[in-house]
Amino acid sequence: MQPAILTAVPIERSTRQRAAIRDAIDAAGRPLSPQEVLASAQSAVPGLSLATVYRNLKLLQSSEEISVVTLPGDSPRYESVRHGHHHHFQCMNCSRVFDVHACPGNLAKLAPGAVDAIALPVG
Amino acid sequence: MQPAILTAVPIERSTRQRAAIRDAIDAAGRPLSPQEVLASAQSAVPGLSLATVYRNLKLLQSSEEISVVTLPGDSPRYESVRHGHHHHFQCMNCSRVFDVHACPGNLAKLAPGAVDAIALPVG
DNA sequence: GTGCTAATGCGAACTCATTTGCAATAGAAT
DNA sequence: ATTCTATTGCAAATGAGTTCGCATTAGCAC
Repeated sequence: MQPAILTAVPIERSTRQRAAIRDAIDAAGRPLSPQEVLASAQSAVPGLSLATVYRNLKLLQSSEEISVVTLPGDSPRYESVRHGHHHHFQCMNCSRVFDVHACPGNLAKLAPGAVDAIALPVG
Repeated sequence: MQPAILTAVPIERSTRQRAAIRDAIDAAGRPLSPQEVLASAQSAVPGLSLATVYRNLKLLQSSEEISVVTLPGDSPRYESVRHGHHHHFQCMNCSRVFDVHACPGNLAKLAPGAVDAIALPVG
């Protein structure tokens, strides 16, 4: 049972809602939760509903425009793939998540021996 | 609104259930989910219920015998504080979580400037 | 403009982890 | 053994996050 995303799937139509959602995520300097996406995109499209946000988060993932960031403790967040390669840093005091444009040291060498083990730094 | 745990709180009575739960966690070489604790402890106490596991996870945290490990993607896991200082390593292929008895490099220097930012390596 | 159907908004429904009420059970001090 | 009450098992309740059904709206090709 694998995710069915092998290639980027084109989106059929362009809508104000989708544009607003995409813009909100592109403009953010950090991964956003669905609620945050809703709040942000609603300034462009007041009537926007949460269901539409969820539907579009899925579509935008399929079309490879955004990616999921899973952080310890909270639910999935979303960021633009246009932000390029980076890592995330979560402050244990304030819980905020920052983009970090540098690579941490070689965590992979701490791997328990398996060749196929891949390091998963925060985010 | 802070967690009310300032000092270790003694547990009132000792029960077969609590012992089984504590033993399951102590014996594991990795953090366990409540379900895993249940499954493991049920071999010692067949009738053990999930509610009791949850209640005891709370008590054992209050008495500072176990600690919570929050990993990206899944719900909290629990480990014995007796396992001492270590880090966790999650394989992106198999999702399993390993204890790592070495410290990763200085992630703190990647911090966004704040003096009070504390690095949160996986787990 | 017309027609087809993707996309939307709404609310209900669902999932999953965790919590709680309550009556019954069982530590442990006497 | 008796008593007091912490602890338990069960089932129902909660809560957050996410999905779904359905009628309506609105892209876009013609």
